[in-house]
Parts: sequence; structure tokens; C-alpha cells
Amino acid sequence: MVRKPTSNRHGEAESGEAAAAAAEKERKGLWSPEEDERLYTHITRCGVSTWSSVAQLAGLRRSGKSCRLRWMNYLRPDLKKEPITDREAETIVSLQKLLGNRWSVIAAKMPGRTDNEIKNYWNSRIRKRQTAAAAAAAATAAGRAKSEPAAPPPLEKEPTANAATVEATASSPPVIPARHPVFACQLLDGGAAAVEAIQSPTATEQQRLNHAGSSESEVSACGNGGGGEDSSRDYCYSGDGDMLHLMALDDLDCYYPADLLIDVPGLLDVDAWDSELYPADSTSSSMSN
DNA sequence: AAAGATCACAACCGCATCGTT
DNA sequence: AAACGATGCGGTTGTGATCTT
Repeated sequence: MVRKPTSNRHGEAESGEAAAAAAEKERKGLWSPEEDERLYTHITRCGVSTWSSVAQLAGLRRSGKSCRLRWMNYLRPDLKKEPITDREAETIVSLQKLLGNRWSVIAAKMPGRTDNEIKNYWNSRIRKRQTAAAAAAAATAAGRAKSEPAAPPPLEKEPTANAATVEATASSPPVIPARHPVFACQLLDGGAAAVEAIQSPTATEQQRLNHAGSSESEVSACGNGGGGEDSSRDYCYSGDGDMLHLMALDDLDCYYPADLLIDVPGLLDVDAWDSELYPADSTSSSMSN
């Protein structure tokens, strides 16, 4: 949907002295085609030194911040104009589960899409859908609870981005409070990794994950730091005989939806893996994005 | 046809981080 | 080390378009 620029949301339409004063002030609100043209022409010709200078040199009464946003979210030539596909929506869901609301990181893995676009898509469609599903599930559970003894208290959750995703996955029962999203990975030729959800968090599955690499050469686990100061660290373990590889999510070429978030204590001890895999650089936390 | 509700999305705001002086 | 400005990020809001009643 394309909206026509209007004379005032925050923009100008005042009269008299107020208008004159406003004319001197920074312009806000929707961008006019003329402003777009100026910004686009300036950047394609001269590039960007600093955004505040772009605003000035392009003759725009806009903040550098506003110019940057307009360019990044709308004018950039490499942006996809077509609507988000089902496939892309799946990717968004998967990555949101894995990374939380780190829209810029998610956008970086989806060429042609912006963080704002993905965030809007999530907020307006996916979250709503999942909230509705969660409400339906809660209603069902409430109905069942009437005929059953009280359930044990929920497991403790850590205040991480992933914690937020627990609610978002309420449509895929059972919902297990998670510290780490866990996936099964299959390494493909060329280093790409197909990431598939584990369909049931059974003891067997967890055991297999705990020994990923030693007996199942192609099974691995992915996740992120899962809390505290490590919450920004994204990684994937891949098994290969007795060797285990730690790779950044940037190395993954494809993602598939994962339907479960499960906690596997001890499996994803990042610091332990770091020091084992990178003994010379055990202080580094460079796996983050 | 009109009014109200909902959707979709552009853009602002506040805050955090980074680089420079 | 501190101050400052620029940049980037995520949350939120406002508004036109579209749908529903």
C-alpha cells in the first residue's frame, strides 16, 4: 500500500508566523516524491559521508536520522518490492524463535528485506496469529483443567529474548519454557545446513543431542546464548565423528521452521565450547553478530 | 451508501553503542 | 577517562486503505 504524503501528521500546514517558524524547523512526517528524488539523487551521485551532511547537501529539511531511515527502508535500490512470500514468512518465524526480536539480524539474513519490514510483518500478522492460537490453546487447556488435578508450576524462565518466543510458540503444544532453542541440523554439501525441528522433546532426543557428533555424524544443535550476557551469541554445533564444529549462524544458508523450544541443560555451554574449540582465543565472544 | 473496525506500513522516539576528540 | 556526536536498533504510534456491518 502506498500512502500519499499529506500536509500534516507532523509535517507542515501551518499559516502565518507559525508556518514561517515551522519552515525553519526540521520537517517530519511522510516523505514527498520530491524529497525522495532529492535524497535518491544525492546518495547515488555522492554517496553518504555522514547522514546529517546528506540532509544538508541534498537540500532537505530533514534530520540525518530521518534520511537514513528513508534510504534504508524505502529508497535503497536492492530492496524487494514484492510482498513477503510464505517461504520468507517461515524464515521469519524460524529466525524469530532462534534470535528473538533482533530484527536487524534477521533482516541481514534475508536479502532485500528491511528490519522495519520484518518487524511490521511480525507484529501485524504472525504475532496476531500466534496470539489467537495461544488463546485458543489456553481455552482448551482451561477446559481440560477442570477435570484434572492442578498442574505443577512452570519451569523457571530466564528473561531473555527467547523467553518472549515461548509465548509465541504456544500454538505448538506442548509449550516448554526454554532457555535454548534447539534444532537438529543436517550438514549439506558445501557447508550449508538444513535445520529441522525436533518433533518431540523426549529423553531419547535429548540424549542424542547431548552426544551429537560422537554417534550421529550429521546431527547437530543450534541455538543462542540463551540468557544473561551470552544472549547475543548465535551459534550452531555440527557433529562430524568425534569432532564438533562451532559455526556462526552467518554460515548457515538456509533455515526451516522449528516448532519446539526445549531446554537441554549442559548441552549448550558456550564458554566451555569456546575454550575447547578455540583454546587460543577463549576470551573472545566473536560469535555474536 | 455510510460508519465503524481492522489492517498494513511509514515514520518517529528513546535508548544503546560506537568512534572521535 | 570523559564528553560529544553519529549511527543503529527495537518499540510504538498515527494514518490511509480496505473490509465489514
